[in-house]
Amino acid sequence: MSKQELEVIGQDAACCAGLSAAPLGEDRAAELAKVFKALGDPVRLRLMSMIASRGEGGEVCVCELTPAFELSQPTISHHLKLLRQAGLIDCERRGTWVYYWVLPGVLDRLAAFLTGPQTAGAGA
Amino acid sequence: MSKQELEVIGQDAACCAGLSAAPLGEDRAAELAKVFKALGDPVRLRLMSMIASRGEGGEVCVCELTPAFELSQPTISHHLKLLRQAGLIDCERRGTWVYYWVLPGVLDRLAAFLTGPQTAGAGA
DNA sequence: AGGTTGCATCAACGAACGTCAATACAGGCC
DNA sequence: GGCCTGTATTGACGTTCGTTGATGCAACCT
Repeated sequence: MSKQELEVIGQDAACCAGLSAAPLGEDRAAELAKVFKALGDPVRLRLMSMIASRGEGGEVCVCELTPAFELSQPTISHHLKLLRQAGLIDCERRGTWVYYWVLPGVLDRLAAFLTGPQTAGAGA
Repeated sequence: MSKQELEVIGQDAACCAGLSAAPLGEDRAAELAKVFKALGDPVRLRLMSMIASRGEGGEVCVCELTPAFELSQPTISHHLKLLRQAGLIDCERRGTWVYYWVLPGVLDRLAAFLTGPQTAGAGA
């Protein structure tokens, strides 16, 4: 249940050029576009926000997410799947319920891509 | 030719909560989703990259952008229009040619939205 | 004026997307 | 076992999106 994400944002710092660094090749543009497209829907953006609001290591049960929208349960499940396939979140089933969390560092790497070579503190 | 962008990312720091700060309201989610959706296409992402690569205050002529893709000229024009409507870029006609540039600060504000209240150095 | 070049707009098409009702699957409880 | 709850998947529908050829508009050049 957690083996189909992209891992686009997770490249090493060396190859992670950034939007403004150089004219972005076709392949990398296609991969990154999937991530932005995943965030390009109001419902998915709110889902991301609700999950991310739990902070590092925080989780949210689907049973808390679904009632926050005036949408059917399959629709929410579909959006969560897209966010997962974009490599933004992951999930785990625990008993009856399924919990989602934001993959660590993804948002920071995305932000770093937008701002260019800002040499963020978290060196690896 | 430059009067229909959004201005979604340009809110004051006070009301610019960030993705992880709190569960994002419906309206703001809808506005921000438009920006991410604009970036959620490989062609538009490459266009943004090509324009942003010119740096602060840099411009690119459409006549340089179009031949970089194996797409018709109307298609490129269409994508540029979407980027402009998303409040990411602007343009100006000078003589025969039209020049595009990235609206200053937009990428930084978008990045700040993703990383949360990181108190970036450029306080205003 | 007429002709040419650069870019935007229009109208139309197929493909992808967001949504739902119905159904299937997983786990707890009796 | 059988039933119930929580979540994912399927199949179908209408809408939006990406693309194109045709056309329109603006600016230069004789």
